[in-house]
Amino acid sequence: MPRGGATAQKSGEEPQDQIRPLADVSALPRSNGGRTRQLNEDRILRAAEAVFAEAGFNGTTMQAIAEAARLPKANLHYYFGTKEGLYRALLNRVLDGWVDAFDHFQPDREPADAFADYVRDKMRFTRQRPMASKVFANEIIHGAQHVSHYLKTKLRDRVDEKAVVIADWVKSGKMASVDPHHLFFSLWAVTQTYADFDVQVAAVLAKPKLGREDLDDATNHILRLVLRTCGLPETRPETGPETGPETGIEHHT
Amino acid sequence: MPRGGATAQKSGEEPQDQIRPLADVSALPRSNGGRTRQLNEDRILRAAEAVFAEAGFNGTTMQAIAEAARLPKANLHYYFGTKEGLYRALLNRVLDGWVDAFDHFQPDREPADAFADYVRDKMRFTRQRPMASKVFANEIIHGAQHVSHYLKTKLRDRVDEKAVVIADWVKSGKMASVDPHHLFFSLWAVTQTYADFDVQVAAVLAKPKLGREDLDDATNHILRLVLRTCGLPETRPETGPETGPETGIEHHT
DNA sequence: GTCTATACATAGATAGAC
DNA sequence: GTCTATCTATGTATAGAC
Repeated sequence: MPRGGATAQKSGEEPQDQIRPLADVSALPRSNGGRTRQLNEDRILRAAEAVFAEAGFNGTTMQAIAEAARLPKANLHYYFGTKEGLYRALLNRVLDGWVDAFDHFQPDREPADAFADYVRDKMRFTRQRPMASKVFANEIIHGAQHVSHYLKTKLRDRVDEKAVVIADWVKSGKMASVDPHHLFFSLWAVTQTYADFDVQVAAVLAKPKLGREDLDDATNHILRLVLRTCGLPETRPETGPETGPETGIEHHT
Repeated sequence: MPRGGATAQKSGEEPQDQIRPLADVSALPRSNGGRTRQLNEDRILRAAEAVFAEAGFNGTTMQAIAEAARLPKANLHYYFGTKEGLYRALLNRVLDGWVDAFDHFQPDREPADAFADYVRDKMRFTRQRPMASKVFANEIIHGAQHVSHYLKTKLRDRVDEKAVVIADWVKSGKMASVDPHHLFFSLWAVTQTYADFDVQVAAVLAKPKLGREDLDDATNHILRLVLRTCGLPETRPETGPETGPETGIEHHT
């Protein structure tokens, strides 16, 4: 992950990825080198992810996060200052893993493999961190007030860079003609919809909630969709070894 | 009611045989049969759609809606009772137009035409009512507290019904094998992403905001994606006869 | 470092004049 | 039917005891 140039922002913005230097406090009776701080911050961030995802920024109260983290409310203010500070720390954490998945698009790779790996990565994230996806989606829907700079710089640059790779694949006849930018929008949409709109998907599928099998079905469907869109040969489905390869339309309702 | 001796009227129902001295119509100078009510409710709902979309349910204040509608805050409570009442009225309004688009999937139609019409309908909605889409997306992301019943009944039934149509198309060899339910999820995702996540799309495309041309590009991309996924012949693009490529990556077929 | 008690602001809702 | 003034609840944030 290349660390971009330090975009000097005024208002109390702090780089989240280096909380290394500590040892600043004067009296630390039994200081364990900021270990409790590390643990508590992580505990708070995990609680915050769930609460912010469920209620949105304004719907979230510090009280609710405190209860989810089983810590007193004032503790959150001690560690993160303000509610917005906590929210930004959480967003930074989520965004960190967002751009890395692009690494699959290397010019010398087989397009089919690159797309398959990318989709599987995104769906893995959807399965493992659905709350994180919701926090991010909520932030974008409401205008991306806190991440617009990131979108216009780091994300855009990264997408443009990989759009060239895909355009080259098209030019060299390795895949069908597709608009690379809109292809990315589609990839994000079809994968993240299973995290962000999970209750809608579950409701339509008549399930109480989405299970592992549902997300495997979804992954296979998306792989087909992407490979066919790009005119690439379809690979084997994701499902386990015991169940035979299924290519037909199977849905359990 | 300025008339003296006002009997305590609890509910809206009142005995008919009771003589009521209501000849006094001072409070109704020129009653237009609820016409002003109709107008004001519509005015409030339009304002509410914009504010709820931007701030979410909890982030929205009745004050903000009142200012957007240029009406006193108490007026909203007079017409809709509570904030939640107003929100539900708004959601119902949005959902009304949501299910109708399914009508394009008729068994005797050509699949390619049905999908193309459906996609164009959804994208038209995305262009004309992006705020409505955001309100709905926000509601789903946060657990669909107010619409879960609708999702599990009306929407599910409608999707199941149309999934059969698509499954029949597959069986009769009219289109490639695709899971109908997941295909719908994908259709919703790729179309609504241009309304819900418009700021992200605009940021990546280096545009201040999404324009008509961007959405035309998106529509053409989605049409290609859907038709290829379903193994259907690609129809002509949406745009006019002579449109130049936008970013140089576009290819005409 | 931790947490109780509280200050201060703003929200939703309504009473009552017009 | 309309709107001003106000009540009450709740939220963020912090001061200060431990």
